[in-house]
Amino acid sequence: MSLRYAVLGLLARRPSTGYELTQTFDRSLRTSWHARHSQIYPELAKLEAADLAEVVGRGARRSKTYAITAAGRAELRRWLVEAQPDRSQRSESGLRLFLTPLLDPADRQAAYERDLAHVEQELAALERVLAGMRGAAEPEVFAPQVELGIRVDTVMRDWLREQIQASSAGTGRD
Amino acid sequence: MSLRYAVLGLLARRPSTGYELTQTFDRSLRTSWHARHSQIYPELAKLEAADLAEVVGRGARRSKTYAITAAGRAELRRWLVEAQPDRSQRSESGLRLFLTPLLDPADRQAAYERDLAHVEQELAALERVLAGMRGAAEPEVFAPQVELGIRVDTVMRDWLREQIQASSAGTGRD
DNA sequence: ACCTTACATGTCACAACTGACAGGTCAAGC
DNA sequence: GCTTGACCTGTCAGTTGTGACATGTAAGGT
Repeated sequence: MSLRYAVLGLLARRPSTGYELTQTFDRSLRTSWHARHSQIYPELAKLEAADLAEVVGRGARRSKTYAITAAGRAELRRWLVEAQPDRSQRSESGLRLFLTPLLDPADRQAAYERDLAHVEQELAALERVLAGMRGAAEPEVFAPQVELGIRVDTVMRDWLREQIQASSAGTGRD
Repeated sequence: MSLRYAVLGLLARRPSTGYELTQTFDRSLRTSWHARHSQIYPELAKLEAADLAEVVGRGARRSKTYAITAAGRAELRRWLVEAQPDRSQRSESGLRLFLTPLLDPADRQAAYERDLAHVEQELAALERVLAGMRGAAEPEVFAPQVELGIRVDTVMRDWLREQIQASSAGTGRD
């Protein structure tokens, strides 16, 4: 049921088209809940049928703008405060990181370097997002969430650098 | 295909029964790849059919102990070093955390406090795991992974404490 | 002897998710 | 006028994952 609330949550921020939601899933939500357009469009239809969202406008190229309804907001709030969280996760990168010690030193080194490159990129992107928020007119309520992402990625980056260094000290000219 | 490699990875550490794997998924892998026994048993059968794993022993209560084969190790290595990582994730708690700013201050406070309690518990559990590893006879290659978990959870804990404090300063007696 | 709990493996109907297919619209550059 | 690329919405067959059902075994307490 998470997809339903992910969509509802994005609609609670602002009315959007399915296309816009797809992009937001790709850009902001990829690290917490991933979804494709082939899931998003049917979900919007279901949300509309359940009166949790409604079409509030039609634009160019047959686009439909959906907004959350009062019932939708109530349902979202109910889920956020009442439903017991499912703490289980699915992260292929996390799995890889967990299994990396099984590799021999050279492969391991390469794997960690690949991850480091990715995390540095991610970190730079988040810094840009935060900078954009600071420059905005209205205060951005999601700024702390971005800050958390930056802190987590920083810990990751430092840890990866340590692993790479420790590994090269053990296999290199030393 | 991640489940296949998760199972293969656990078997690479040591031969195990399906039951033991199920427990490991619950205890160690729950934060990177979650799976139930109803997926694990069929996957073991598929792995055996593909000669990536084999039954090396039968114990009490009809239990079967599986071990990874040479082909299985090769396939696991190939996946870890050659396959391009899928960085997308699915984490209900992450989604909740992302959407929490949508709640009014009182609900938000409660949500953060619930998460803080959980993360503190998690942190204590990881500390115990690390302490156990330090006391072990053979050096534990997965210790850095546990250390990373501790660092990430520490960042989470501190961030949650800040949010709770900032929130109570804004709504409380202040 | 009986009961409870942990051990242990499996199946299946159903729901969630993916990747590919399919079709159409508008703006900008050449 | 034409082509390219971004915009925009949908469907569907096949795979992955869930929750419940089903079945039985061994150990420990009373």
